[in-house]
Amino acid sequence: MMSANKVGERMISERQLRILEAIISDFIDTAQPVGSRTISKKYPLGISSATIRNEMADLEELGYLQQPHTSAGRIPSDLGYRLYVDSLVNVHTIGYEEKEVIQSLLRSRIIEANDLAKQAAKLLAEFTGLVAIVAIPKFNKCKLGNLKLVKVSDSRVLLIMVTDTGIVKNIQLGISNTDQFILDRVSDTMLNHLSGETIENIDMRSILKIKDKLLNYGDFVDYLIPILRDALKSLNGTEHHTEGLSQLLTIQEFSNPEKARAIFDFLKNPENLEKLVEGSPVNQLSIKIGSEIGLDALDECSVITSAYKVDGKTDGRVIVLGPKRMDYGNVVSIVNYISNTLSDVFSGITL
Amino acid sequence: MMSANKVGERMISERQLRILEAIISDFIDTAQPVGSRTISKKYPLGISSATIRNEMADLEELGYLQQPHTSAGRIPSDLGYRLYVDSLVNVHTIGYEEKEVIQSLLRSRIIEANDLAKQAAKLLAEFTGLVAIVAIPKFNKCKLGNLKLVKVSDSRVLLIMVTDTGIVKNIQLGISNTDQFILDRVSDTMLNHLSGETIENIDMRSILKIKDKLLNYGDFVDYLIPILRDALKSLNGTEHHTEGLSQLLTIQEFSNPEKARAIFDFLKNPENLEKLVEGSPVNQLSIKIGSEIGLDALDECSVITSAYKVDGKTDGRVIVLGPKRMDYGNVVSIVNYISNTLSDVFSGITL
DNA sequence: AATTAGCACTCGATCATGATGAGTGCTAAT
DNA sequence: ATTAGCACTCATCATGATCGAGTGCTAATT
Repeated sequence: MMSANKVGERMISERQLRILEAIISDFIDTAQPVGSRTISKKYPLGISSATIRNEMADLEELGYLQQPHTSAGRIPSDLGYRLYVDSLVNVHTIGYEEKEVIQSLLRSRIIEANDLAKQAAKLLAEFTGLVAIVAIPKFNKCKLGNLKLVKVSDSRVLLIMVTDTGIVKNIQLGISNTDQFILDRVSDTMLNHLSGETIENIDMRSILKIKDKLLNYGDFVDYLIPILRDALKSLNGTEHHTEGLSQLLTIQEFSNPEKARAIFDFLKNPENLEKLVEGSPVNQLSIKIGSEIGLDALDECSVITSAYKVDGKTDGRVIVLGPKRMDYGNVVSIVNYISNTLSDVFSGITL
Repeated sequence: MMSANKVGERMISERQLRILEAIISDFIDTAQPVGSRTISKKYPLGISSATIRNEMADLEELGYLQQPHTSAGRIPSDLGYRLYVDSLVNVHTIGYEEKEVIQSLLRSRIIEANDLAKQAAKLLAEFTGLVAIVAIPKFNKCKLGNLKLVKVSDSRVLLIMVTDTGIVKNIQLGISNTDQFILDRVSDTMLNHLSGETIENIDMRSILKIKDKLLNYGDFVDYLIPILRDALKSLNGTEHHTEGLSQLLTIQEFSNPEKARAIFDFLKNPENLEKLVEGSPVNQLSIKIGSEIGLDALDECSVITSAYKVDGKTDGRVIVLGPKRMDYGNVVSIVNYISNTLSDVFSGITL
């Protein structure tokens, strides 16, 4: 809670702030427009409903509140939520039990990058009751740690790449009539020369160098190179894991099937998820409210994002999406904790 | 369309059959209880609404129709749908364009088993407008074609197995302090002895035999064996790909958020999907209607399943779930076509 | 004997009506 | 500056009237 002078934009009194806080808290609980009488009775501000009415009128004029219709109570505007989030919300501390659960599930040994992201998304969805999305670090920006070519069928070869942080990626290549012995020789040589290289930096130049070392298999390498180039290009997409969608249906704001479906369809499209990620800052936690998101489909939502880092560099994203009327303090603490844990796990920090 | 005598259970006239057909067709279109006048006007049966009323009363007595309330039209009962599906539906032939799209998307070279299943589910969902689930063949029952151990980090090794039909599976094993050279030796030896073996048949006996061949690395093999056994056990689950969930929300029957959510949550649980698969016959196409499914959560649904085969043996499943009021003829033709295409693709038949 | 026209009847859906009450804004008293 | 008081607004809800789609039954028709 802060004093009035800290609020920059417009003059707003301490008392108005308290009233705004009470209204938003109440609205988050009840989803009903909040009236002056409710505030004066439920919250010990020591002022009458009439005074509150006057202040509410002012708050509406300043743009922090809205009135659905003449004789209804007030609901927060996006600007009101913004003020609430910036100055009024106090971030919870996440409970010990929750920490335990998160640690044990995200630090399980046999976990793969995709499984890890999925698990993290599940935890987020469970603890927030909202939609959670976890984007994996771009594989592209990791360093190559290991590499194998494995024959799958007469016409297909599997390229397996492992980053130095232990993320695995498979790509199938259409290559016919080869045998595992040659594949082993080629992949060993490639690994010797490319190990430690950032994957997006593996270009034709470095691949061509390898060709010199593999004179015996020159033909095969000629054949492999264009296929490999295409395959590497395909890696610049980010993978997303979404969980908790069905929980939206229980939330008043989205109980209308059309609205729910609009959001479902929006989130199903990876390009849209990319937009969500792009719009969020790399460093700190970000909260966007309604129109601030800048996407029509999410006008009724708030989005909380956080970036997590792998070895201080490559980053993935953690996203929680819900109604504007969400428990920001709680969600922020969970997003923070899971985001930090992911940073640690992906960076190989074993606690 | 069949003659009256072919209908077993109870005496039902040819005319009653036609009326039933008309009622169900109309109900499938409109989702509204169908009245006698509607039938006599829309369908050229050459009989008056009064006669139809009498027949409808009989059909209700026989259990094929239901009346939501006294002065409403009739809707089909599960038994009515059953009769409709068994004797009245004529299966469409799938169009040339659709075939082209399906073939081109499912026969793309660079596709992996999971991607293939996902793609198939997407196609099903798109062409039916309903929920589609594709279960991958149990990896367990395929034959081993290739095998590699790849070092991922200091504490983890990736076990890659490829079936003779080209399905790939990764498992991460927690194994510390080893190097790629040893892993290569061990995996080569394992492959030599296990190639062609059905994966679920790889038991301790066959693994122990390998140990004899790897005396130099005895300690490592001792360490590996229990880990490997656990890993192989984890393979007997089936993986499912679900698509088209959000489309449910546009269907009248599921526009109630609670009903929709119940189905969403049901389908999210892999065990429940397993139940759906288990309950369906191995050979032909199966249609289950409402209570026939035997699962409370799906009382308002119909489920169409088909098994597809890999090399005539191992099988996956194709499932479409929608309201009882679905276009059976259309859905059946699509399920059949995609199921057959999957059989071919997984069996390596290249057309 | 089967079909159908006709009619009374049922009952959900729709709509206008009025009462209720939560909530407001304004004014005047404190 | 605060607040009590009051007229006013408007969503919500219950009521009742009306409408019409649909039925079942009976009697007339083929």
